[in-house]
Amino acid sequence: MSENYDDKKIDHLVRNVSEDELSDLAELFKIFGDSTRIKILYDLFDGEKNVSEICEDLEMNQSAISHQLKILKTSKLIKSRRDGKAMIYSLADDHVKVIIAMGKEHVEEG
Amino acid sequence: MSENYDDKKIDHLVRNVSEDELSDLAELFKIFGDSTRIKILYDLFDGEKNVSEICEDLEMNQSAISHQLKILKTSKLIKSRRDGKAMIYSLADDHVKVIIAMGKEHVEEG
DNA sequence: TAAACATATGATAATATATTCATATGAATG
DNA sequence: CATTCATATGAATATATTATCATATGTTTA
Repeated sequence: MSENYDDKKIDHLVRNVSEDELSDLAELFKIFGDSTRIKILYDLFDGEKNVSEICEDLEMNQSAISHQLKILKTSKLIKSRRDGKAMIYSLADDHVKVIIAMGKEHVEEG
Repeated sequence: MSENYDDKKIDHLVRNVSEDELSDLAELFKIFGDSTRIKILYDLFDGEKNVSEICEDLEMNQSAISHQLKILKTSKLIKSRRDGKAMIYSLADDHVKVIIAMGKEHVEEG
């Protein structure tokens, strides 16, 4: 993470958002809006992990995890690299942490 | 908005999130993950509006809007007050702006 | 190169969700 | 107090989504 977010920056960011951008935003948030996916993302806060590790951490079967990994990757929230037989996944950027942190604050204060 | 979000604060916020909290977070993000709802939220960035105004802005029928307003209110993202026959809605807190701003940044950079 | 291992994928079934339509509630007004 | 206006709500339908099962793909190793 490399940036600060203050009132001024926030206000600038939310000015003049087009209808298309709002739809894109909805699509992005939909990705976070599933507990399996958000658990995967949070699992990757520790650093990169392969599919088997994620399955163990979440106690879910491999197919379900792979399906969700694909959705996360298509959304560019995670990236992957191959290491022998294994595929290793990691967070694609720091926005994931920021977005989840904001959400957490809202949930805590509600 | 009254706070700054820097790396340190973000890291603190995302430490030790329980499974239940992650599920709550998923539920919260699910609310943002629908284009009608996010358009309503963005519409309210201008300030408070009644149901009819929101219907006009979004060019959608009243029942659909009311159903979504109820979901947004249950999630504590908006609040309402009565003014005569009209119900007037507004954003419940500033996290909404911050969350949407973060999402927008991600979408723009993708 | 056949077998074993790790992951991905397609089809299916179960569940959740959004919008519409019809109608109910609640407030203002003639 | 009957009517109109504004909003809410319930039921139904249409669509989307998730997990599971079976199987395919790709990589290593005996």
